[in-house]
Amino acid sequence: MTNTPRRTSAGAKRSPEARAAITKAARDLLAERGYRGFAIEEVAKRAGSAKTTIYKWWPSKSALLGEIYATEKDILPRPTVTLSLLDDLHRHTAGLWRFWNDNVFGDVVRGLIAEAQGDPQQVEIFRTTFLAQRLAAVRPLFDAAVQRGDLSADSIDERMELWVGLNWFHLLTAQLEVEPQRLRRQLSLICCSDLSGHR
Amino acid sequence: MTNTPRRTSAGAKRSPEARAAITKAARDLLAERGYRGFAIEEVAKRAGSAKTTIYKWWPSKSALLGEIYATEKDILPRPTVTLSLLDDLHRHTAGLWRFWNDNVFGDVVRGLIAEAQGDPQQVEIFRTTFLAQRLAAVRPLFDAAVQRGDLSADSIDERMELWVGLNWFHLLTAQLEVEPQRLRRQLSLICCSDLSGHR
Amino acid sequence: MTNTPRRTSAGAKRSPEARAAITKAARDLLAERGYRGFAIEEVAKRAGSAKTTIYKWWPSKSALLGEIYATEKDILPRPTVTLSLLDDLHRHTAGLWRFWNDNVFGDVVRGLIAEAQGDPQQVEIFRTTFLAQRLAAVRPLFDAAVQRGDLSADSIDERMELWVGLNWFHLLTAQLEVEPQRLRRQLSLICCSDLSGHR
Amino acid sequence: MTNTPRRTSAGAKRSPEARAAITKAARDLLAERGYRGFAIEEVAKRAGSAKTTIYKWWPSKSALLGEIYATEKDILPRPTVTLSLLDDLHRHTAGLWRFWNDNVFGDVVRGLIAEAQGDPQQVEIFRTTFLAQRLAAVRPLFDAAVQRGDLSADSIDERMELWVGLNWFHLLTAQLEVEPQRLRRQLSLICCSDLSGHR
DNA sequence: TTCTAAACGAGACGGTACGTCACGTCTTTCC
DNA sequence: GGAAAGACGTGACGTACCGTCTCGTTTAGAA
Repeated sequence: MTNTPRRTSAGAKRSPEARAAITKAARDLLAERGYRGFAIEEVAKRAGSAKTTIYKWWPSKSALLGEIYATEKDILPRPTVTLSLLDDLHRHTAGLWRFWNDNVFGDVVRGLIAEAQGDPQQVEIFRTTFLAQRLAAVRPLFDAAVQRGDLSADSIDERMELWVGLNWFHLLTAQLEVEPQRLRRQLSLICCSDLSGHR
Repeated sequence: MTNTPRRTSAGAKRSPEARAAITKAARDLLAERGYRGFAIEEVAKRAGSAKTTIYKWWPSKSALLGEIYATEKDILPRPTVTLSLLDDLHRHTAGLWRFWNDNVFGDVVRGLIAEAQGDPQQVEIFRTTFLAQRLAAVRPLFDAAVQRGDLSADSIDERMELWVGLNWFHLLTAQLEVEPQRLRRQLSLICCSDLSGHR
Repeated sequence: MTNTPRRTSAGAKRSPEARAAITKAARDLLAERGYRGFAIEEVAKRAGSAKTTIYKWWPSKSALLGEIYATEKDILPRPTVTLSLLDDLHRHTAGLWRFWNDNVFGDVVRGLIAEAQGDPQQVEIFRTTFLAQRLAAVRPLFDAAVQRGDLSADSIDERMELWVGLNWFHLLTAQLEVEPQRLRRQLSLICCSDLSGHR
Repeated sequence: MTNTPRRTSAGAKRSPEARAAITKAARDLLAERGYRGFAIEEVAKRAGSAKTTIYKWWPSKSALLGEIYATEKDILPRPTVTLSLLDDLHRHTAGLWRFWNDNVFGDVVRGLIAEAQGDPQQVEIFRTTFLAQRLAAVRPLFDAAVQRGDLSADSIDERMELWVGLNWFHLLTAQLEVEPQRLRRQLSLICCSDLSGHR
C-alpha cells in the first residue's frame, strides 16, 4: 500500500503561535495603514514571522484578508427577523455599515474586492466562498418574508444582489454615513412587492 | 503696471503628438494585456515618450485610464429615451454590460474601482470625476420618467445608486452575462413606482 | 504577545555567485565605458542581478567602485623597500601613474574623488576607508626610512599628504605622463631631510 | 537685487540683467546647497531666467562655476612678498584655506575639479584657463625667492605643483582646518633648497 | 530512544514598477 | 532677434514589495 499518500504523519505541527501572530499583525497593520499599506512583507516583520510561513498557509494576500474578516465575523451584526423585511433589512444594513465604518473591516472588504480584481480565479474564489457566506447570513430575512407571503421565493436572489450592490456602492465610494430615511427608501425598493406596474 | 502677475503665456505648447501617442499606447497596452499588465513604464516605452511627460499630464494611473475609458465610452450608443424607463434602462444596461464584457473595459472599470481603494483621496477623485460623469450620462433616462410623472424627482439619486450598485455587483463578481428576463426583473425594482406598503 | 525572539536561526548566506557576477559586471562595464558610463542599473542588467541586491551590499556607487579598485590594485606590485626612500617612492609612484594611465583606474579614482565632493558624508567615507587603505600601503616605505634614521617619525603623515597631493594633482589634471627626472626631483622634496634654514 | 520684473530689452543685445541675475542665482544656490545642489534647472528658476539662456552663454556647468569663481577673485587673498618664501607661502596658504573654508568658494573649486573629471576636454580647459590663472597668482612669491637666490628658477613649476597638490588634497578631503605649525612644516618641504642629500 | 520529516525563523535573491531628478534640446510667444 | 516659458525625450536614480529559494534550528510522530 502506502501508494499515493505516503507519509501519514511526522514532523512538527503547525504552530498556533505563528498563526495567531500573523493574523494579529495583519489586523493591526490594516487598522493602522489601511488596505494600501497592507504588505505581506510588513505583516511578516511585525509578526516576527517569516514570509515563507505566511505564503505556506495563505496562498495569497486575499486569503489572509479573507481569514481576518472571517475571524471577526462573530462581531458582525447578526440579522434578526421580525415581521417586516424592510425593518429587518434596514436595521441590519445600518448596523453593517456602522460596523464597516467604525472598524477596519470596511477596509478589509474593500481590500478583498479590490484584490480579487485582475485575477479571474480570485474573483471566482471570492464569489463562491466569501460572498456566498455573507449572502447566507442575510437570506433568512428574505426567507421569512417569503414565509409571510410578502414576496415570491424566486425573487430572493435578485433582491439580494441588489442589496449587496447597494452595500458595495456605498462602501467603495466611501459613503457609509447616510441619512436613515434615505437608506430606508432605497431598501424599500428592494423589498418592493409590486413587480407589475412598469411600462 | 500689472507687474506682479507678469505673464500671459509663452512657452512651447503641449504636443498633440505626444498626447496622442501616449493615449494610443495606453489603449493598445490595455487591449493586449488588460488592466493587470497596464504599467506607466510600458506605456512610456511604447509611446516613445517619457515617463515624466505622462506624469505631468496624468497625475496617476487612474487618471490616464479614466481618460481612456471616457473617450472610448463615447463610442457607445448614448442612452435613448422612449416612453418606458424600464425599457430604456434595460436596453442601456444590457448594452453597457456587453461593452464591459466584450472589451477590456470591464477590466478597466474594475481596475479603477480597485485602484482607488486604499487611498481616500483617490476614492474622492473617482467619485467626483469618473463616477459623476457616468451618472450624468444615464440621468436623462430618469429625468424623462419624472417628466412623464412615473416617479418623483427626489428619488432619482437613490434609484441611480441602486442601479450603479447592481452594475458593480455584476461587474466585480464577473457575472456580466445574465439572462435578460432576470436583469429586467431586477431593474424593474429600481424603476418601481410603488413606495408604499412597507412597514 | 511574546515580543521576545521566538526562534533563533540564521537565514540564507550571501551568494558568492551573485557577488562575483556583480563585481565582474562592474569591472567589465568600467573597462568598456569608463567611469562616465558606469551605472548601477547597467551593472545589474549585465550581472543578471537585481539592483536591490547591489544596493544591499554596496550602499553607493562609490562603495562598489572602491571595492573594484581595491581588488584590482592588489595586482600591482606592492611597494618594495630598499635602502633609499626616494628610490622606493619613485619606483612606486611611477608604477602607480602607469597603472592609472594604462587602465581605466585613473578614471576610477578621479571619479571617486569627484563623486565624493558635494556630500560631506561621502568625503568622510572616502577619506576614512579608501584613502586610508591606500596610505597604509605606502606607509612602510616611510617607516623604513625612519628606521634607517633618514627622517623623523612624526613627519611621516605630513610627507605622505604631500605625496598624495602630488599624485592627485597629476591625476586630476590628466598629467600622468611625466619625465622621470622631473618626477624624481619633486619626490626628492618630499623625502628631503633638511627642515631647517627657512625663516 | 531687483526683484521687480526684469527684462527691459527687446532685440538684439545680450541682456546684462539676465547675466547678472544668473550669476547671482548661481552664487546663492551654491552658498545654500553646495555643489551637490547646484543644478542649472534651479539656477534658471531662481534667476527668473530660461535654461536656454544659460546654455547659450555658458556652454557647461563648469563654465558657469568658473565665472563665478573668477568674478570673486578680487576677494581672493593677494599674495604678498617679503623676504622669506616660506613665510609668504604660509601666510598666503593659510589665507586661501580660510577663504575656501569660510565662503562657498571651497565648494566652487571642489565643484570645478569634480565637474571637469570624466570629460577630457573639460580637464584641458580647466588646466589651461582656471588653473593657469591661479598659478600665475602665486608665481611672484617663487620668483622673488629665485631673485634672492634661495632656489633655482627651473624648480619653480615643480614646487608649485606640489603646493597645488597639497591645497587640493586638503580641499578635497575637507581638511582645511589645520594646525599652523603642521602646515608650515609641510610648506617648508616645498620651499626646501636642499635637493642633494637624498639617498 | 532514536530517527526523520515538517514547520519555522531568517533572509538573500531576481524581478517589476514605481515616482523623481536633472539633463540638454526643442518650440512658441513676448517684447 | 534675444529672452522668457516650458514641453519633451533621455537616462539613471533609489525604493517598495513581490514571490521563490536556500539555510540551519526546533519539534514531535514513527520506528
